[in-house]
Amino acid sequence: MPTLQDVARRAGISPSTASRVMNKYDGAFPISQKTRERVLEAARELGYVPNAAAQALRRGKTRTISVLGSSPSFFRISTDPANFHMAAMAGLMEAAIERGYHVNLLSGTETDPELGGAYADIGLTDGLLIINRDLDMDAAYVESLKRLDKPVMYALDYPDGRGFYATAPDDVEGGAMATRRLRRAGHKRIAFVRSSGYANIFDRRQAGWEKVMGAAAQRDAADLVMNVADVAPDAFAARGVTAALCANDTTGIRLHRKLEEGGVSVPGDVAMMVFTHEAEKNPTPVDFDGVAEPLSRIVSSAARRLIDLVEGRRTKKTELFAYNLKEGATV
Amino acid sequence: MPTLQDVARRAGISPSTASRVMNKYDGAFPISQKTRERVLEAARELGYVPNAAAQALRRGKTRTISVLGSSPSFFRISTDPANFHMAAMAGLMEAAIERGYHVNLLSGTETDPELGGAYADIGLTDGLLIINRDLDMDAAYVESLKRLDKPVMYALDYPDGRGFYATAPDDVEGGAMATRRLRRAGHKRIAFVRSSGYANIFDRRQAGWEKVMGAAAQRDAADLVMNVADVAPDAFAARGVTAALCANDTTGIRLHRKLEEGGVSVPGDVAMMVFTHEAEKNPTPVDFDGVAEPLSRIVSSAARRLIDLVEGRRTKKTELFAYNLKEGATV
DNA sequence: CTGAAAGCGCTTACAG
DNA sequence: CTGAAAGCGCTTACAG
Repeated sequence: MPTLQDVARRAGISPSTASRVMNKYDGAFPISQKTRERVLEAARELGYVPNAAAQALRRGKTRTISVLGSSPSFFRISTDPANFHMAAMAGLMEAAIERGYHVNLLSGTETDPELGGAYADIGLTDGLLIINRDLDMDAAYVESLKRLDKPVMYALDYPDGRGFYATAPDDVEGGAMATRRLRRAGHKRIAFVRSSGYANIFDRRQAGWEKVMGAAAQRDAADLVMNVADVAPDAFAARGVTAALCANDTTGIRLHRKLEEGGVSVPGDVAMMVFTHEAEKNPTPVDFDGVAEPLSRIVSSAARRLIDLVEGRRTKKTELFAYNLKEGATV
Repeated sequence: MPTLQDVARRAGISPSTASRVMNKYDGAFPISQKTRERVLEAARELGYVPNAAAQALRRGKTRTISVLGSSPSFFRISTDPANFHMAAMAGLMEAAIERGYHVNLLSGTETDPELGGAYADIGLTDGLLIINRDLDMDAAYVESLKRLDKPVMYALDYPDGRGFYATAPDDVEGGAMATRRLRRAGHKRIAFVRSSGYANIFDRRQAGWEKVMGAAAQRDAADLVMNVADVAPDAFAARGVTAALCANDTTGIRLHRKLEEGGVSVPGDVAMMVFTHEAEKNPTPVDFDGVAEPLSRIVSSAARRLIDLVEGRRTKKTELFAYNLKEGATV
């Protein structure tokens, strides 16, 4: 590959000046028209392409942001319609195109056990966008991000109180919203059903439920907060529970299946609401009532704010988006 | 950010050795266990992260491949279900995850008019995957790729006879297959309907049609080959044409609308087939009969073969995939 | 088993 | 208006 040296030589000029031409450098003094043209012509003739790695090393910038999914398999994108990734990618690329940034999808291993589980590879990039990562899984990883001298933006999930930038749905308010909906439908004893993992997110959603449930949530927590893995179909009737708020759609699907298999009818015996996301079509096999996060808009704003940080602009620490109430067939 | 220098200093060792430890270097001589541990500990304590740009500059490798869509707006991914991008991304990421490569989505401007329309930016990457780019649009661009000393793989479309690597559907055979299908349904005079742009692809598809049509294609070309922009609804009856093969689904949609508006019934008066792609659901508003390219598998294989080239393995120049016959409601 | 030194290809502060 | 020189942070061939 021809280098800038080669271009300079052919143009009969120094590399410094050649660099200024190629970078449309706008210094104190202009570059003479003749020099400019000679350099551009040499570049054309040689098919010169700047070495991006050298530029990145020298400038400390790449005009690329990287995206880390919840796990490497996050990017095993499904061809299912109305899929989570689709909405996330759409929001992401909208922002990237608008700002002229490339996007690096990190698909390999990005932590190194020998370094104590700390981050090992975020690729060649100016900033890191972390989408929906289960933060309970790798505390060492989250710690290591604080040391990164590149901006980090969390989207959807984020570690509370650690001072990271975050763009997320308002989970507490979402939990309250869903619980109020069930209250309005006449339910008094409403369970909060979660699963292992994503404790960080699920705690916030549960906090919203607690807010609306008031004293009952405290008093009857042992009865009302359930892990979907342990719950038996008759647990609801036994505890006088007539409705369930599920911490995400997977939890909802599992509960729904258990209830069906146990002969419990939804919504006849038990009403259900789930946390889910906006998409063209219902992303679950069941048409749940629920609260839906505006996924595309969240990811898009997250990327835009990350780029703001990369370019030295200020942006608020946390941006929260409201959930939308979604009507289905389970309340 | 701490550098390798800092790690070496803290470990009381030279940068060379520190580098060998971090890279799990497996040279002629092993590294002493004590040295190894001291380096790793220093790295952990400092939160050392290698500078990817420096590594890339030095190694000449990034473990990243870049993807160029048909235009920057290629990556304005739609949230429509069963969408083209979804299938392409799915195939792409399958290969990338399998091989441990990051993927760089090029979203900005990638040609520079001052350099005569030649390529200006493919980002930090080891190889370039070009998906479905309309090659008629920018010949200078295609030329400039030949000078790149990084491997280039075309997917879906490719410039014929220029010696580029390509992974694509067998357009000639696809055209023949669709034409045979119409023949079997009893049609004798079958039009080939195309539009401006993508001349490269459409020529191949037309060649397949010509093969099956035989002498009629030559003789009646003026009557039978149409541009959808010019075609009038009554043109078919006037020319005794009872079927149309459309060069892609957009062309099909436009023709279908024109016929409908002109009171021509499909398939009653005119049968239609289109070139389209496999997806979960019919990607067009009309349920066309057609030949569908296996999009995910093509892109996945293209990415895999590109990575083979990056890593110095040989792979064949052109890989062609068969179209699948797709039943609809228009023949 | 480990270190000193060169060099990957740029950009920019400094000097003229 | 232009050039010489330093340095970004690594890796590796060479020497010991």
